[in-house]
Amino acid sequence: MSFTLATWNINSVRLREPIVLKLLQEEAPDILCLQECKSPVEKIPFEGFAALGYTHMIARGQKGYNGVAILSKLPIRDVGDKDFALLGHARHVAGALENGVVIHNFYVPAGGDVPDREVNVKFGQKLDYLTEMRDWFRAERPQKSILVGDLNIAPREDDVWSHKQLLKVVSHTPVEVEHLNNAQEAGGWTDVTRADIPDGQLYSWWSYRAKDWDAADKGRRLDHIWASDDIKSAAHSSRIIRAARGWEKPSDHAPVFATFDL
DNA sequence: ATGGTTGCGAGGCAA
Repeated sequence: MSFTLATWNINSVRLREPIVLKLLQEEAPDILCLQECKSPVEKIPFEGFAALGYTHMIARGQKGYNGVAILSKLPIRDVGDKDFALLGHARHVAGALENGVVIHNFYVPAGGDVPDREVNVKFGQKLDYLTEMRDWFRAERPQKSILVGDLNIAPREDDVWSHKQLLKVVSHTPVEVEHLNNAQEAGGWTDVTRADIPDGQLYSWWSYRAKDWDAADKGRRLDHIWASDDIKSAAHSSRIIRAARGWEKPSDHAPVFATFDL
């Protein structure tokens, strides 16, 4: 069987229902993982998605902040969530397809502005969150698993518009990259996007604050698709739908896609 | 070094 998977930080699923529907109609992924839904689960506009064939939804929500959801054309079973670093936030949910493949949808904490846990509690929480992910993967050793989401870190030099200028900017500091790499290695995860597209600058997020995001192109690759070692060779056709960043009332993130033949 | 924009929800906080 083959299925296409997408991940998108939507920055309010209710405000952006129209562009979610546009993506579902134009690109028709089998599964769409959303982050930053900013909505209680019962207020997610599920009916609109269901009308396009996405009749399965697994979600965790809270009022105003965070929130993750998995929309699927394929039957998918809720297999729970983890509250890493005990933040009490809706930042993770997992679902299992009928073929046994588990999909983890993550929204890693952004970490605030100052990359120093002594003066910025949020930065410490981000590092702790990543450390607890590492410990969990070390204990569980994920198999037949896919991890997607807004990990809020651009790990490679070519994942940001200027490595040098972002070394002290939260999302690209060496300590964050080390924590992310440790989590990735502990789970034996392969970065599917970079396995498919190994060369060149690659971004999935552009700030709202830039005057002309497209021309300035000061992006970062914060959104990721990983596969466990046993299914890494099944992944192909990775792509980022950059055009979605320019749609009406856009999210500041663009959706990331991959296809799996399993 | 600062400010730049957006969403939620009604003043800041978070991103």
